[in-house]
Amino acid sequence: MRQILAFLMPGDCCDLHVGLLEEMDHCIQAITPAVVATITRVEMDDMMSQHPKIAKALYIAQLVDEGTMRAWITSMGRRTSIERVAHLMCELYLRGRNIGLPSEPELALPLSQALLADSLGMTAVHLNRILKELRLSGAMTLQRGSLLVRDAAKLVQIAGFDENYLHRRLRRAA
Amino acid sequence: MRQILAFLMPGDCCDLHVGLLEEMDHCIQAITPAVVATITRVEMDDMMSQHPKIAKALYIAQLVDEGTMRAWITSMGRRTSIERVAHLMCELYLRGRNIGLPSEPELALPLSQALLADSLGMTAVHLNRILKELRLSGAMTLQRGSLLVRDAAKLVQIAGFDENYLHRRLRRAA
DNA sequence: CGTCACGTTGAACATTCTCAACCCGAGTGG
DNA sequence: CCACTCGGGTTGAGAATGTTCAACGTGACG
Repeated sequence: MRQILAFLMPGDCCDLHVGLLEEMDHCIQAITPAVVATITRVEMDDMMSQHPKIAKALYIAQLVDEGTMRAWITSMGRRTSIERVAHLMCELYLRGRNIGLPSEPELALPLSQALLADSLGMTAVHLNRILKELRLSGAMTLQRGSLLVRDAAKLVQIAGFDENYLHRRLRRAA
Repeated sequence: MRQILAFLMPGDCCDLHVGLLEEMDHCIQAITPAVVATITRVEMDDMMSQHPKIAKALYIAQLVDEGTMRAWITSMGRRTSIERVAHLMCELYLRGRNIGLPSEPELALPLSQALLADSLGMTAVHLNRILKELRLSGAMTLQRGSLLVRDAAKLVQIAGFDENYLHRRLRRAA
């Protein structure tokens, strides 16, 4: 029984400064074929000090990650399972769009129900029933590795989704 | 119904780079009288660029915060309520000790059951029953604003606590 | 054609919430 | 000094939500 803590999409960074720590406190796994770039600590330090704009972009990315984790905690603590599932779907859909993944009519989401259940803190069996409920409600359908949003307004409403935490509107340069 | 996302103790930082964002995605509240230092973005930028060791310390602090959030997510998703409560108590106790708060025989923990419940994603009523269970088990007692760990080994065992994520052992300077 | 991973369903059970009552100690105003 | 109130804390009982276990379906692939 594992807990999945985040889903990374193309372009996402992870563990930028993790080299500073003695021991890892989590691990990372690819669930699709993936192209991975690694950056050494020295390169990282150089880049951060010589390119303030890159450094700034990385700070912002990290703030978004933190916001996402907070939203995840909120989901776990205060949303029913159907709200939680709907919320995650909203998030993944929006993040997918943000980075330009094709989302019409469907967004590819190569996640088994077991994976989703492990990220949402519920049983695969229960998730299955919730997905059925969402399907019957006409809000969305998840099958064969792709997410079809049928009624976005309804999905957002079920989820109580507020996209603010993804910080798509950024502060104008100071 | 709110979700509490973190507890800050004396010396903890929060929202270091939050000035980069257009809008806040959470808020912060003092639950005791507190001394708060604020740092402007300019001061922050100067400090980060002129004092690499401070910058490094801040990165590490942030990694610890992230580890803590991940542990929080794991608690929500994969621990029963008694494990969750015990885990939070272990964390708070250890963090309190780390920063030198007096912890013998009791650690001052000015948190009402309602606050704790809102941080643990459960009802105050249910939390109350769990606290009773922990009390009866002889592991710990929480009353009148202070935490008394009676049987640390038992508490750790109930919680399934592994302190690694707090990263008290840091990497030797590279 | 068998197997294997994944999805789907039913039924019994466990956990947690809700609602409602009551307790208690600390202030507060009469 | 007493009665009141108010913010916690505690407890019981029924209802809702989620889990477990076990069975069966279904498509891909060797």
